[in-house]
Amino acid sequence: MLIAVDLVILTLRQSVLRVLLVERGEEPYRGALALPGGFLAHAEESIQAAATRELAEETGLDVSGLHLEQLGVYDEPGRDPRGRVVSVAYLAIAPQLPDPVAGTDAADAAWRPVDQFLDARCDLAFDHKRIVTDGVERARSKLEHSALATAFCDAVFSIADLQEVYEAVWGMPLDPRNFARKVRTTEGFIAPAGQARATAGRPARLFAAGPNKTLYPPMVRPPRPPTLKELQ
Amino acid sequence: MLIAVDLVILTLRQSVLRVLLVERGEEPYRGALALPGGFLAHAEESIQAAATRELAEETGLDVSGLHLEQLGVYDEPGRDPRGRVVSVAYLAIAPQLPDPVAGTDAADAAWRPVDQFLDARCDLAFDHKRIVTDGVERARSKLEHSALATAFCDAVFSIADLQEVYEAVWGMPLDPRNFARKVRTTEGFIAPAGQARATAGRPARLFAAGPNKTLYPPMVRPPRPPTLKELQ
DNA sequence: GGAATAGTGTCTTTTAGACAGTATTTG
DNA sequence: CAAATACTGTCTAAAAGACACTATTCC
Repeated sequence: MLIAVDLVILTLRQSVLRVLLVERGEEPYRGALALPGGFLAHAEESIQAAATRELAEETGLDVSGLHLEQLGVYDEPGRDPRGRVVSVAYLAIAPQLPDPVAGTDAADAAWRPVDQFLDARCDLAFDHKRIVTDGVERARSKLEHSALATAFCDAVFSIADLQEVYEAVWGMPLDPRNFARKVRTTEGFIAPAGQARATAGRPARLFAAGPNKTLYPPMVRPPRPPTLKELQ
Repeated sequence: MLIAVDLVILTLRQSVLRVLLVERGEEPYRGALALPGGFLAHAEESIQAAATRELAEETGLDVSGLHLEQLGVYDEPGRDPRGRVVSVAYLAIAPQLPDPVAGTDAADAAWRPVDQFLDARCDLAFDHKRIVTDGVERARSKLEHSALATAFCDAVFSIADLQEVYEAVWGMPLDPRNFARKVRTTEGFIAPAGQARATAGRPARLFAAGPNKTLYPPMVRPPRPPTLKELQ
């Protein structure tokens, strides 16, 4: 019985929610896109340890600050043509990483917009499309009642940065004024962090993640796109 | 590498949230309370199939209508003194079952109030206390934005029945008038189902589970007990 | 001053919380 | 009628949605 670990690593690049995918260099599914991951390194390795190890290998970063949580087990018969493989999927959230994914052991790794996989446009190896879908839905849901959105941001961020996260993950535009009021009045969500930075226009005030991990009242996601007049 | 399935089967009995536990007849943890479950029946059995099979064996019921969802993987090193056992936990929700749990293959099976395990009063075999805690927290959370509460009820139920579910799972009293208004105005949550039944007092109107699985707006759980004047 | 971005304020609608009263059944 | 249970209504407070305006920086 083989046990594998698959990683759904989500990040924001150019205001678009993206997932890290690698091009498979071997059969089965040679040339197809797949989630990074691999088998347990040895029989005694814990699954969580394997997930952390793979995450470090794939992102080439210090992984201690990254959000990593278990997504679920996937073992539908026939999901792997090589035989019975039980895969444990993990969801990782990363702030914007340096452009080249350094230190990757997979040949071609790239950040792909998740939209391509939520509808039927592109397919992935194995059942990885379903795993990506589940991972995105988990992220969407957790943005409602947890402070997960701050895991997409750097240590300090502006309210506009945070709104970008919500808009990209939920896939809908939000009103900046109501959004700012909401996050500022949700206790323990964000905490002031120093002064403004320098850009064109008024400098934004910066914040850091607050002490609370669960939000009350929650950020309620509208069931449908609120108004279909996006940017004019 | 051994793979096991553990079941957190929750139900309501005497207005108390309970979990099905068995007394272990063998080492390790002989005599201790544990979750029902077991190893895969054969190498080709899928984990989901094993969970369904165990659920049928333990409850002795037609399992087709019961809610069953994956909870997570537990494989902390040392969780099982026999060696490396990877356990996949499932959460099952059952309406009130016939009093004796018929057809059970475990020696002594009983419905225990979950309160005993959420604080430090009683312990369980292996890491089953953590699994129960995670299962209850999953149920509490899903009651907020999904129609899971109807899975605790029979096919038809009164609003008071539904309120009993929320009070037992969340562990806090709710106002009957506001609760009724809330569930009646949440579209697709419950649908009228025929007429009243016979008891002492005015007969209650009956409902069935509505078409919607996700609730909007959600049932928001107060962060703390709302008023500490329970029943006088 | 003008462009660009950040932030605050106000009005309205919706939803939640607190509470008192009315309705329908059984005995 | 009394007791028991089910249901409806009203007032208030909180939160969300929909807007228009002011503020600070760079050029």
